[in-house]
Amino acid sequence: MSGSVSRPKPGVRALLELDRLVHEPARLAILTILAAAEEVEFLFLEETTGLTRGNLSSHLSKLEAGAYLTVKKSFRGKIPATSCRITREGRRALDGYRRRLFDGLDLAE
Amino acid sequence: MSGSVSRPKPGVRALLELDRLVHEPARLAILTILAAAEEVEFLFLEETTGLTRGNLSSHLSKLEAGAYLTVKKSFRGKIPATSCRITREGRRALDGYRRRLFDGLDLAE
DNA sequence: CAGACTGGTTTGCAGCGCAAACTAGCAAGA
DNA sequence: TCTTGCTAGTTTGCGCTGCAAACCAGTCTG
Repeated sequence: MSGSVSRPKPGVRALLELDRLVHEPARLAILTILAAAEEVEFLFLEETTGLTRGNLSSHLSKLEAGAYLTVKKSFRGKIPATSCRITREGRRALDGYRRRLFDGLDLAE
Repeated sequence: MSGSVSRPKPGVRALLELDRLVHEPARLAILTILAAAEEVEFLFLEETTGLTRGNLSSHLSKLEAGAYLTVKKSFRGKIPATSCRITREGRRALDGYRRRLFDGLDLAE
């Protein structure tokens, strides 16, 4: 025997190679939003995702550390404003993530 | 103001409510396989997913603890054989997971 | 009986996500 | 000018989790 009895399930292993930096729900939400808009502010992300400021801040730091987005700090009048922009790598990572995911999931359809 | 400036992004928050028990890649792979076959053996899962026995064992325990699958221990001759079967709840969890995921992801399409 | 193999389970630890605590700057009141 | 409170974030602490490695029970071979 030795186990290729049933259909081969080609894509399911792709699931095990999903990029963990993207896979975390909060970051997936952030990247999804960033991919749809060219530049997004911290406060908008906070409101849209419903994340607390603390969590949002730390997830942004991780995505920045992974070079999936850039953070720009400025002022709107006297009030600080932080805004984010997805990088080419970030976009690539997100696209690759979705492809792997769909590949791994669709075979059960 | 108060922030409904841009489009509402309805589904992205669904990502934050993804079932963590399903969301883990290894378990997602396991459930995906189980959903496609009525009963699956430990060794088949090991080979198909490429997980180590240890990891596979602990993920199965978690899925069993969450009542997403049942484990049946038997013998094939004198050799122990463990097999798994997805439960109704497990199937429901997987389906719900996929719906939330697609809902959350598709808006960037 | 010794040693190796099969089929798993348990253990230990590093890393992560989350909530709560903290920080820095601005504004208004007394 | 103190101080009280708000805005806009960052840092800290801890509990949980996934992974690899160690372990274990039973079988087989020499």
